[in-house]
Amino acid sequence: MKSSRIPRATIQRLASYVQILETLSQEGEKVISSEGLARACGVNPSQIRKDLAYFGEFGVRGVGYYVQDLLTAIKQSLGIDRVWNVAMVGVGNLGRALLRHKILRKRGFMLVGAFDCDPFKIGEEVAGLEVYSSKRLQEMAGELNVEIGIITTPPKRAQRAANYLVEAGVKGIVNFAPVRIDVPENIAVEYVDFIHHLFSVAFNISLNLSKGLI
Amino acid sequence: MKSSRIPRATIQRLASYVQILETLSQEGEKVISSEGLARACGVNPSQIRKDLAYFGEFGVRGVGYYVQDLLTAIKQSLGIDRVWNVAMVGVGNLGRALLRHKILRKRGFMLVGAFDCDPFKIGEEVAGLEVYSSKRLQEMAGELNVEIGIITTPPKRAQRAANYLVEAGVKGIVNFAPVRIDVPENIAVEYVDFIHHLFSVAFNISLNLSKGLI
DNA sequence: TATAGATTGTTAAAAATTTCACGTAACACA
DNA sequence: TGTGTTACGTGAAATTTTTAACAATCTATA
Ligand SMILES: NC(=O)c1ccc[n+]([C@@H]2O[C@H](COP(=O)([O-])OP(=O)(O)OC[C@H]3O[C@@H](n4cnc5c(N)ncnc54)[C@H](O)[C@@H]3O)[C@@H](O)[C@H]2O)c1
Ligand SMILES: NC(=O)c1ccc[n+]([C@@H]2O[C@H](COP(=O)([O-])OP(=O)(O)OC[C@H]3O[C@@H](n4cnc5c(N)ncnc54)[C@H](O)[C@@H]3O)[C@@H](O)[C@H]2O)c1
Repeated sequence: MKSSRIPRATIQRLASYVQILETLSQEGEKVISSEGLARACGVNPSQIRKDLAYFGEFGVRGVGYYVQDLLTAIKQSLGIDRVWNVAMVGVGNLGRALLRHKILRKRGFMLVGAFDCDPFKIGEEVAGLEVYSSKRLQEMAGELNVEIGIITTPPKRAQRAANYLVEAGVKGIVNFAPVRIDVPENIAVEYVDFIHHLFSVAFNISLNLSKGLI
Repeated sequence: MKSSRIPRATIQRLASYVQILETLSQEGEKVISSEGLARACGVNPSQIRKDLAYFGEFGVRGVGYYVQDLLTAIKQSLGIDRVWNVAMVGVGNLGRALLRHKILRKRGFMLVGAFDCDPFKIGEEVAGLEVYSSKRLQEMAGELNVEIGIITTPPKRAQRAANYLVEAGVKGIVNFAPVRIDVPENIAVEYVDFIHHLFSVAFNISLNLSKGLI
């Protein structure tokens, strides 16, 4: 097939294939079938084959997919076969948790700058990074070659943080504050909101209760 | 319309309507149209009307939706018109960030227990909660009347944490560890994975680059 | 080299979701 | 009370996404 518009859901699933393939790879598995992969991430095998078909032909008929090759192929397709420089705006509870977490680095997202507006936080060191004043974002982002911004400020400050980041020339933003932000069209934005998941669980429990399943 | 099977995507959107309605309510807005709400959360107005139609008729033709009434109606529909007792397993970086964050409480998710297996952490106090040994989960969960569990352990420990939670009688789980967990059918599970969003942004930036938009 | 068995890539069908379009109801105001 | 305007609720159309089915093709083995 190749190209055409790629469903957002496909991208999400590809990301989970990566997670699973990384694990398989660590466990020394050499080959995996679409059925095996499907079981591991709870989707339909055809779905997987179709998702992959958007990007190319990575499997071997009668055999399956070579774990390493597929991993490489998907990463390339997603554009994560390289290191992305990331800056974080808002070094509070959540910001710190993210900075300290090694998974970002392991997946190729290098935190190169941390910014906050709180004078008590500026100058502090978190996970080996000095916290800078957000006023210096624009000046430093160029220097640090920042491409992606992560917003972990309170919701009311998210738009301002986004403005700083856009001025600083980032090309994409992941926003953890539960508000929509306004940015130019050609900036890629993703919203993360945990609360949604709690709502979902609460809803499903209520549903199960009303169906008498519990 | 009312009832029939409700799309997962609808639930997600309802959650974001709640966020926006809370803000509107705080700002003193009394009425909002499907179009206004649609603009605020970046979807189609019909979509909103259809989403709401699954649960009932909450609007007034020619007028719109009364913010407070709609908020109440959606919360009731989602089953978040009450307080849910939540326990957290794994009090590391992320667990702490969640415990300290007030939004959970504000949205009706009351953290009533925090559990960890690290002897250095047991007995510590985080956000007014004592950290207990995860061995005591089952014993205490009944006492605390825990209904939802949040897993914030390392991936390798997530299944064990899930087992504890299920034995302890929780009815739903939000899993922040990037692995699937195996639980009985009637337990509602939601997965949270930030990395997906970073992947998405990276992909979209790559796409924009290749389309010459940047 | 032929054959059996396995699993992909792809097309077609089915299902789900989103958008459109319009009848209908509520309000404001003359 | 009548009329114009607005915006909901909903059935039908359009679109998107998922699933099923199968021909193509690879490996192994005799
Ligand atoms: N902590 C969580 O688990 C959690 C969960 C869901 C959502 N969130 C969201 O993530 C965001 C951060 O949460 P948190 O718990 O870390 O809050 P926090 O208050 O601990 O941290 C916010 C940080 O942002 C800084 N800040 C404020 N305005 C700024 C600006 N203009 N420029 C730079 N820095 C600025 C503050 O100084 C502070 O350090 C919030 O929007 C919150 O709703 C957090
Ligand atoms: N920190 C982040 O921003 C972030 C981002 C994405 C995903 N995650 C995921 O969230 C999880 C937690 O991340 P973290 O950064 O907080 O890790 P962490 O190592 O800081 O914390 C993990 C905690 O779990 C505890 N634990 C281990 N096994 C346990 C068990 N069986 N029962 C109870 N407690 C147990 C550990 O003692 C530790 O306190 C990980 O799975 C991680 O991949 C975290």
